[in-house]
Amino acid sequence: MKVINEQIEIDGIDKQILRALMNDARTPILSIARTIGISGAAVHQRLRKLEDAKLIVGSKFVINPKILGYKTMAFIGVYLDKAMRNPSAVKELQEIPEVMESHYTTGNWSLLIKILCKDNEHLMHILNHKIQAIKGVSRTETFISLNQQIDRQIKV
Amino acid sequence: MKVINEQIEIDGIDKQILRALMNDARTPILSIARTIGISGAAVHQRLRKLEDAKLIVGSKFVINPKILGYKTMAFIGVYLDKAMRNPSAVKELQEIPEVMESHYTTGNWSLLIKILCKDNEHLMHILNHKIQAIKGVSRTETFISLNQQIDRQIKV
DNA sequence: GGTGAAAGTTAACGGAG
DNA sequence: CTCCGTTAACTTTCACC
Repeated sequence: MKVINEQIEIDGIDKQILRALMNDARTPILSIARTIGISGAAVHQRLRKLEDAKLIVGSKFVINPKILGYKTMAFIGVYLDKAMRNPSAVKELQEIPEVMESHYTTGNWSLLIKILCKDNEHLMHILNHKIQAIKGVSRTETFISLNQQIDRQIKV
Repeated sequence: MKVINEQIEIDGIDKQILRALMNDARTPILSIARTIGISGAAVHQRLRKLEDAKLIVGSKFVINPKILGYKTMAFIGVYLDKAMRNPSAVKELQEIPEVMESHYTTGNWSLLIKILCKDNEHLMHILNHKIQAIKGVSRTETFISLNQQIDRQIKV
Protein backbone atom coordinates (compact mmCIF):
# COMPACT_ATOMS: atom_id res chain seq x y z
CA MET A 1 0.00 0.00 0.00
CA LYS A 2 1.46 3.31 -1.08
CA VAL A 3 0.25 6.68 0.14
CA ILE A 4 0.10 9.53 -2.35
CA ASN A 5 -1.39 12.73 -1.00
CA GLU A 6 -4.59 11.67 0.67
CA GLN A 7 -5.00 8.83 -1.76
CA ILE A 8 -3.53 5.39 -1.57
CA GLU A 9 -2.55 2.70 -3.99
CA ILE A 10 -3.27 -0.85 -3.03
CA ASP A 11 -1.61 -4.01 -4.28
CA GLY A 12 -3.07 -7.27 -5.46
CA ILE A 13 -3.24 -8.83 -2.01
CA ASP A 14 -5.14 -5.85 -0.62
CA LYS A 15 -7.51 -6.17 -3.53
CA GLN A 16 -8.15 -9.83 -2.86
CA ILE A 17 -8.87 -9.08 0.78
CA LEU A 18 -11.19 -6.21 -0.07
CA ARG A 19 -13.03 -8.15 -2.75
CA ALA A 20 -13.75 -10.96 -0.34
CA LEU A 21 -15.03 -8.62 2.35
CA MET A 22 -16.95 -6.31 0.03
CA ASN A 23 -18.72 -9.41 -1.17
CA ASP A 24 -19.37 -10.80 2.30
CA ALA A 25 -18.34 -8.78 5.31
CA ARG A 26 -18.40 -11.83 7.55
CA THR A 27 -15.87 -13.83 5.59
CA PRO A 28 -13.42 -15.08 8.22
CA ILE A 29 -10.03 -13.45 7.96
CA LEU A 30 -8.41 -16.86 8.25
CA SER A 31 -10.28 -18.21 5.26
CA ILE A 32 -9.20 -15.20 3.21
CA ALA A 33 -5.66 -15.79 4.36
CA ARG A 34 -5.77 -19.43 3.31
CA THR A 35 -7.17 -18.53 -0.11
CA ILE A 36 -4.43 -16.00 -0.72
CA GLY A 37 -1.75 -18.16 0.80
CA ILE A 38 -0.53 -15.91 3.59
CA SER A 39 -1.01 -15.98 7.34
CA GLY A 40 -4.03 -14.65 9.15
CA ALA A 41 -1.85 -12.18 10.98
CA ALA A 42 -0.72 -10.69 7.68
CA VAL A 43 -4.29 -10.19 6.51
CA HIS A 44 -5.06 -8.67 9.85
CA GLN A 45 -2.24 -6.16 9.58
CA ARG A 46 -3.26 -5.16 6.09
CA LEU A 47 -6.82 -4.64 7.18
CA ARG A 48 -5.66 -2.39 10.00
CA LYS A 49 -3.69 -0.30 7.56
CA LEU A 50 -6.59 -0.04 5.15
CA GLU A 51 -8.77 1.10 8.02
CA ASP A 52 -6.17 3.62 9.16
CA ALA A 53 -6.05 4.96 5.62
CA LYS A 54 -9.83 5.45 5.88
CA LEU A 55 -10.36 3.32 2.80
CA ILE A 56 -12.58 1.01 4.80
CA VAL A 57 -15.51 3.02 6.06
CA GLY A 58 -17.30 0.18 7.79
CA SER A 59 -19.44 -2.82 7.09
CA LYS A 60 -23.15 -3.25 6.70
CA PHE A 61 -25.79 -5.89 6.49
CA VAL A 62 -27.78 -5.30 3.35
CA ILE A 63 -31.50 -5.85 3.60
CA ASN A 64 -34.14 -6.19 0.93
CA PRO A 65 -36.63 -3.38 1.56
CA LYS A 66 -39.28 -5.08 -0.54
CA ILE A 67 -39.70 -7.76 2.11
CA LEU A 68 -40.70 -5.03 4.54
CA GLY A 69 -43.13 -3.61 2.03
CA TYR A 70 -40.98 -0.83 0.59
CA LYS A 71 -41.54 -1.34 -3.10
CA THR A 72 -41.38 2.11 -4.67
CA MET A 73 -38.06 3.84 -5.22
CA ALA A 74 -37.92 7.27 -6.76
CA PHE A 75 -35.50 10.03 -7.61
CA ILE A 76 -36.65 13.56 -6.95
CA GLY A 77 -35.11 16.69 -8.39
CA VAL A 78 -35.65 19.50 -5.91
CA TYR A 79 -35.69 23.18 -6.77
CA LEU A 80 -34.74 25.43 -3.86
CA ASP A 81 -35.35 29.15 -3.71
CA LYS A 82 -32.13 31.04 -4.26
CA ALA A 83 -32.62 32.99 -1.09
CA MET A 84 -33.03 29.90 1.05
CA ARG A 85 -30.28 28.55 3.16
CA ASN A 86 -29.80 25.14 1.66
CA PRO A 87 -28.29 23.56 4.77
CA SER A 88 -31.54 23.94 6.67
CA ALA A 89 -33.44 22.23 3.87
CA VAL A 90 -30.99 19.35 3.91
CA LYS A 91 -31.37 19.12 7.64
CA GLU A 92 -35.11 18.79 7.25
CA LEU A 93 -34.65 16.19 4.54
CA GLN A 94 -32.51 14.23 6.94
CA GLU A 95 -35.47 14.00 9.27
CA ILE A 96 -37.45 12.16 6.61
CA PRO A 97 -36.56 8.50 7.05
CA GLU A 98 -37.65 7.64 3.53
CA VAL A 99 -34.82 9.74 2.08
CA MET A 100 -31.95 7.39 1.28
CA GLU A 101 -29.61 9.75 -0.53
CA SER A 102 -29.29 13.47 -1.06
CA HIS A 103 -26.90 15.25 -3.40
CA TYR A 104 -26.22 18.83 -4.34
CA THR A 105 -25.99 18.67 -8.09
CA THR A 106 -25.08 20.73 -11.08
CA GLY A 107 -27.88 21.47 -13.50
CA ASN A 108 -31.41 22.67 -13.01
CA TRP A 109 -32.04 21.26 -9.58
CA SER A 110 -30.47 22.23 -6.32
CA LEU A 111 -30.77 18.74 -4.94
CA LEU A 112 -31.28 15.26 -6.26
CA ILE A 113 -32.63 12.86 -3.67
CA LYS A 114 -33.43 9.18 -3.69
CA ILE A 115 -36.36 8.01 -1.64
CA LEU A 116 -37.84 4.65 -0.78
CA CYS A 117 -41.57 4.27 -0.13
CA LYS A 118 -44.01 1.47 0.40
CA ASP A 119 -46.11 2.32 -2.65
CA ASN A 120 -47.15 5.18 -4.89
CA GLU A 121 -49.60 6.47 -2.33
CA HIS A 122 -46.88 6.61 0.27
CA LEU A 123 -44.62 8.37 -2.24
CA MET A 124 -47.27 10.95 -2.95
CA HIS A 125 -47.70 11.56 0.75
CA ILE A 126 -43.98 12.11 1.26
CA LEU A 127 -43.88 14.45 -1.71
CA ASN A 128 -46.87 16.54 -0.79
CA HIS A 129 -46.65 16.56 2.97
CA LYS A 130 -42.97 16.18 3.76
CA ILE A 131 -40.84 17.43 0.87
CA GLN A 132 -43.07 20.24 -0.28
CA ALA A 133 -43.53 21.28 3.32
CA ILE A 134 -39.86 22.14 3.61
CA LYS A 135 -39.22 25.88 3.50
CA GLY A 136 -37.32 26.85 0.39
CA VAL A 137 -38.57 23.97 -1.74
CA SER A 138 -40.31 25.57 -4.69
CA ARG A 139 -40.81 22.67 -7.03
CA THR A 140 -39.94 19.01 -7.51
CA GLU A 141 -39.63 16.58 -10.38
CA THR A 142 -40.17 12.92 -9.66
CA PHE A 143 -38.75 9.91 -11.48
CA ILE A 144 -39.97 6.57 -10.27
CA SER A 145 -37.55 3.68 -10.58
CA LEU A 146 -39.49 0.98 -12.36
CA ASN A 147 -36.65 -1.47 -12.13
CA GLN A 148 -33.08 -1.39 -10.88
CA GLN A 149 -30.67 -3.52 -12.85
CA ILE A 150 -27.32 -2.53 -11.39
CA ASP A 151 -26.32 -1.87 -7.79
CA ARG A 152 -22.70 -2.19 -6.81
CA GLN A 153 -19.63 -0.57 -5.36
CA ILE A 154 -16.52 0.54 -7.16
CA LYS A 155 -14.40 -2.35 -8.39
CA VAL A 156 -11.11 -2.83 -6.60
CA MET B 1 -41.71 -12.42 12.82
CA LYS B 2 -44.98 -12.74 10.94
CA VAL B 3 -45.29 -13.63 7.28
CA ILE B 4 -47.93 -11.81 5.23
CA ASN B 5 -47.90 -12.62 1.54
CA GLU B 6 -44.30 -12.24 0.51
CA GLN B 7 -43.76 -9.59 3.11
CA ILE B 8 -42.87 -10.05 6.72
CA GLU B 9 -43.39 -8.13 9.90
CA ILE B 10 -40.56 -8.09 12.36
CA ASP B 11 -40.71 -7.44 16.08
CA GLY B 12 -38.59 -5.22 18.27
CA ILE B 13 -35.95 -7.85 18.91
CA ASP B 14 -35.48 -8.49 15.21
CA LYS B 15 -35.14 -4.74 14.75
CA GLN B 16 -32.45 -4.48 17.39
CA ILE B 17 -30.52 -7.31 15.78
CA LEU B 18 -30.83 -5.81 12.32
CA ARG B 19 -29.88 -2.34 13.48
CA ALA B 20 -26.72 -3.63 15.06
CA LEU B 21 -25.71 -5.58 11.98
CA MET B 22 -26.74 -2.93 9.46
CA ASN B 23 -24.52 -0.58 11.37
CA ASP B 24 -21.61 -2.99 11.63
CA ALA B 25 -21.85 -6.36 9.94
CA ARG B 26 -19.09 -7.78 12.10
CA THR B 27 -20.78 -7.16 15.42
CA PRO B 28 -20.48 -10.47 17.28
CA ILE B 29 -23.80 -12.21 17.70
CA LEU B 30 -23.01 -12.76 21.34
CA SER B 31 -22.55 -9.08 22.02
CA ILE B 32 -25.87 -8.33 20.36
CA ALA B 33 -27.44 -11.02 22.49
CA ARG B 34 -26.00 -9.54 25.67
CA THR B 35 -27.21 -6.06 24.75
CA ILE B 36 -30.73 -7.28 24.13
CA GLY B 37 -30.68 -9.61 27.08
CA ILE B 38 -31.29 -12.92 25.35
CA SER B 39 -29.10 -15.87 24.51
CA GLY B 40 -26.77 -16.07 21.56
CA ALA B 41 -28.68 -19.08 20.29
CA ALA B 42 -31.86 -17.03 20.14
CA VAL B 43 -30.21 -14.32 18.08
CA HIS B 44 -28.78 -17.02 15.89
CA GLN B 45 -32.18 -18.55 15.26
CA ARG B 46 -33.76 -15.20 14.45
CA LEU B 47 -31.01 -14.41 12.00
CA ARG B 48 -31.57 -17.69 10.24
CA LYS B 49 -35.26 -16.91 9.90
CA LEU B 50 -34.59 -13.42 8.60
CA GLU B 51 -32.23 -14.91 6.04
CA ASP B 52 -34.78 -17.55 5.05
CA ALA B 53 -37.33 -14.78 4.57
CA LYS B 54 -34.82 -13.14 2.19
CA LEU B 55 -34.91 -9.96 4.22
CA ILE B 56 -31.16 -10.20 4.69
CA VAL B 57 -29.54 -10.05 1.30
CA GLY B 58 -25.96 -10.19 2.46
CA SER B 59 -23.27 -8.09 4.02
CA LYS B 60 -20.69 -5.78 2.58
CA PHE B 61 -17.59 -3.88 3.52
CA VAL B 62 -18.12 -0.27 2.57
CA ILE B 63 -15.13 1.51 1.13
CA ASN B 64 -14.50 5.20 0.54
CA PRO B 65 -13.88 5.57 -3.20
CA LYS B 66 -12.22 8.96 -2.73
CA ILE B 67 -9.24 7.30 -1.12
CA LEU B 68 -8.71 5.38 -4.36
CA GLY B 69 -9.03 8.59 -6.35
CA TYR B 70 -12.67 8.31 -7.38
CA LYS B 71 -13.87 11.78 -6.59
CA THR B 72 -16.56 12.57 -9.15
CA MET B 73 -20.02 11.09 -8.85
CA ALA B 74 -22.67 11.87 -11.41
CA PHE B 75 -26.19 10.96 -12.37
CA ILE B 76 -26.90 10.54 -16.05
CA GLY B 77 -30.31 10.55 -17.65
CA VAL B 78 -30.15 8.37 -20.73
CA TYR B 79 -32.46 8.63 -23.74
CA LEU B 80 -32.80 5.39 -25.67
CA ASP B 81 -34.23 5.10 -29.16
CA LYS B 82 -37.72 3.66 -29.05
CA ALA B 83 -36.77 0.99 -31.51
CA MET B 84 -33.82 -0.20 -29.50
CA ARG B 85 -33.95 -3.25 -27.34
CA ASN B 86 -33.29 -1.81 -23.94
CA PRO B 87 -31.93 -5.00 -22.40
CA SER B 88 -28.92 -4.95 -24.68
CA ALA B 89 -28.14 -1.37 -23.68
CA VAL B 90 -28.34 -2.32 -20.03
CA LYS B 91 -26.07 -5.24 -20.69
CA GLU B 92 -23.51 -2.93 -22.21
CA LEU B 93 -23.84 -0.53 -19.30
CA GLN B 94 -23.10 -3.41 -17.00
CA GLU B 95 -19.76 -3.83 -18.71
CA ILE B 96 -18.76 -0.31 -17.67
CA PRO B 97 -17.27 -0.67 -14.21
CA GLU B 98 -17.85 2.99 -13.40
CA VAL B 99 -21.63 2.46 -13.51
CA MET B 100 -22.80 1.95 -9.91
CA GLU B 101 -26.57 1.98 -10.42
CA SER B 102 -28.98 1.75 -13.31
CA HIS B 103 -32.73 2.25 -13.19
CA TYR B 104 -35.53 2.23 -15.70
CA THR B 105 -37.49 5.31 -14.77
CA THR B 106 -40.70 7.10 -15.51
CA GLY B 107 -40.34 10.50 -17.11
CA ASN B 108 -38.29 11.75 -19.99
CA TRP B 109 -35.40 9.36 -19.75
CA SER B 110 -35.34 5.67 -20.38
CA LEU B 111 -32.64 5.13 -17.81
CA LEU B 112 -31.14 6.95 -14.91
CA ILE B 113 -27.67 5.77 -14.01
CA LYS B 114 -25.20 6.69 -11.30
CA ILE B 115 -21.55 6.64 -12.15
CA LEU B 116 -18.35 7.11 -10.21
CA CYS B 117 -15.24 8.54 -11.87
CA LYS B 118 -11.84 9.74 -10.82
CA ASP B 119 -12.38 13.28 -12.06
CA ASN B 120 -14.26 15.33 -14.61
CA GLU B 121 -11.94 14.28 -17.37
CA HIS B 122 -12.59 10.65 -16.58
CA LEU B 123 -16.32 11.38 -16.49
CA MET B 124 -16.19 13.00 -19.90
CA HIS B 125 -14.34 10.03 -21.28
CA ILE B 126 -16.93 7.60 -19.96
CA LEU B 127 -19.71 9.76 -21.37
CA ASN B 128 -18.26 10.24 -24.81
CA HIS B 129 -16.53 6.94 -25.37
CA LYS B 130 -18.48 4.43 -23.33
CA ILE B 131 -22.05 5.60 -22.80
CA GLN B 132 -22.56 7.38 -26.11
CA ALA B 133 -20.94 4.43 -27.86
CA ILE B 134 -23.79 2.17 -26.80
CA LYS B 135 -26.22 1.42 -29.62
CA GLY B 136 -29.61 2.94 -28.91
CA VAL B 137 -28.33 5.79 -26.73
CA SER B 138 -29.47 8.95 -28.44
CA ARG B 139 -28.79 11.58 -25.82
CA THR B 140 -27.72 12.01 -22.20
CA GLU B 141 -28.13 14.59 -19.48
CA THR B 142 -25.51 14.75 -16.78
CA PHE B 143 -25.83 15.95 -13.21
CA ILE B 144 -22.65 15.98 -11.21
CA SER B 145 -23.00 15.37 -7.50
CA LEU B 146 -21.13 18.23 -5.88
CA ASN B 147 -21.71 16.87 -2.42
CA GLN B 148 -23.58 13.96 -0.91
CA GLN B 149 -25.14 14.64 2.46
CA ILE B 150 -27.23 11.57 3.05
CA ASP B 151 -26.47 7.91 2.35
CA ARG B 152 -28.30 5.26 4.28
CA GLN B 153 -30.55 2.22 4.22
CA ILE B 154 -34.18 1.98 5.17
CA LYS B 155 -34.77 2.33 8.89
CA VAL B 156 -35.89 -0.80 10.66
C1' DG C 1 6.52 -6.56 4.29
C1' DG C 2 6.01 -11.39 6.47
C1' DT C 3 5.53 -15.72 10.22
C1' DG C 4 3.88 -18.77 14.06
C1' DA C 5 2.06 -19.46 18.49
C1' DA C 6 -0.73 -18.24 22.62
C1' DA C 7 -4.72 -16.43 24.94
C1' DG C 8 -9.19 -15.06 24.82
C1' DT C 9 -13.71 -14.98 22.17
C1' DT C 10 -17.01 -16.49 19.33
C1' DA C 11 -19.84 -19.63 16.22
C1' DA C 12 -22.55 -23.47 15.82
C1' DC C 13 -24.81 -27.36 17.37
C1' DG C 14 -27.46 -30.51 20.27
C1' DG C 15 -30.14 -31.47 24.27
C1' DA C 16 -33.46 -30.02 27.51
C1' DG C 17 -36.98 -27.00 30.01
C1' DC D 1 -38.51 -19.28 22.61
C1' DT D 2 -35.05 -19.90 25.99
C1' DC D 3 -30.84 -21.61 28.38
C1' DC D 4 -26.68 -24.41 28.92
C1' DG D 5 -22.55 -26.98 27.60
C1' DT D 6 -19.19 -28.48 24.23
C1' DT D 7 -16.03 -28.29 20.44
C1' DA D 8 -14.01 -26.26 16.67
C1' DA D 9 -12.92 -22.12 14.63
C1' DC D 10 -11.83 -17.49 14.76
C1' DT D 11 -9.65 -12.87 16.33
C1' DT D 12 -6.04 -10.41 18.16
C1' DT D 13 -1.64 -9.51 19.77
C1' DC D 14 3.01 -10.72 20.55
C1' DA D 15 7.96 -11.52 19.61
C1' DC D 16 10.55 -12.43 15.84
C1' DC D 17 12.42 -12.85 10.90
